Amino acid sequence: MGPIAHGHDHGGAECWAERATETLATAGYRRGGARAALISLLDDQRCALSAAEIEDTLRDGDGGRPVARASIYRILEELEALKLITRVEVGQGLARFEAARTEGHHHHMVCDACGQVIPFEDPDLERAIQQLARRVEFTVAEHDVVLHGACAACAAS
Amino acid sequence: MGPIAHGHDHGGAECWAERATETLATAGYRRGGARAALISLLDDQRCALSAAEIEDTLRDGDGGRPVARASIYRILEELEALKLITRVEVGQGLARFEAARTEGHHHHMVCDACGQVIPFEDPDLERAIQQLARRVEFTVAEHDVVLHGACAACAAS
DNA sequence: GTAGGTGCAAAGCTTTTGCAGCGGG
DNA sequence: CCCGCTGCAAAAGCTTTGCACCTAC
Repeated sequence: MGPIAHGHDHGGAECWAERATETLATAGYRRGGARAALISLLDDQRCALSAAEIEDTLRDGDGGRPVARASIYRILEELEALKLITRVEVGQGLARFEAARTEGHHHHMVCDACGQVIPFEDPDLERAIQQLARRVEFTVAEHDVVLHGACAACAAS
Repeated sequence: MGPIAHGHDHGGAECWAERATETLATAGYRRGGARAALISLLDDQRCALSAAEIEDTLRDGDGGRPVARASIYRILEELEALKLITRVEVGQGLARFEAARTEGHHHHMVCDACGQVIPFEDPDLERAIQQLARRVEFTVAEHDVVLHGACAACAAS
């Protein structure tokens, strides 16, 4: 595949993929095709993907480079340990993963009818959680808010 | 922690186990030993239990009556469908369940070091979620907030 | 050349499903 | 009596681990 196959417009902010690659290098990791493909894919996404979706997209997608399931999980594990991605538990034993960008922190609404995952942001909610984190005797590292219910389409039917 | 007597004080509120039993009867379910034992156990708990914990406690605990794993999951599924219990996803493909009491709605802090689950309440957080639910084009039925991090003991070490 | 990355296959884990038997109404 | 609740065991996910080969450095 081409050296810079996927064109990103790096307006002014450094893209996440770059930061991830640097962080990995600093942490002593070498470069590898599978990891590069996975990082590139995650960088293109607007919302969380499941491991299965990642595998399918890498196999069938354009920048397509088949990556073994084991490698996917191993790489996701590394990225999560370095806090480069966030794990989102959406229920039914399914986990989803997404790039941990500095901007655009968000949470998810999961339609229990069709399984669709919709991201949303809410400053008030974030504020409430931060104030809460200060009050409790517990060191909060991450927080996860999942709203279950029905999306517009499923609620109508 | 505040010693909120977990004894069944039917002061003014009906206990959860009673309501659960009634709801099940109304829904056309018959009574059964396994289900009764499970409801009794859940009624005694202050916080969410995993399926494995439920199985172990029912086998070894005092009101002990061994219940097959399959029955546990089936019963939990029924109770969840009737909204008598709430499923809490804490990560690593593990689910926890707890009685859905009308009072004492709360969320959870999960220690990623020792796995401990600590409940907490926060009116501000609830308010933020309710206002959010009004704004979005999504019918919110449930919401789940999970704080990951380190408990006081694990943070110290 | 060496240490680490990757793929394949097999195991591990929680959870679900099928079927025979017990028990409530 | 009949229907549904239970238990046992086997299967079905998703995820992890072992081992051999390949690649970056």
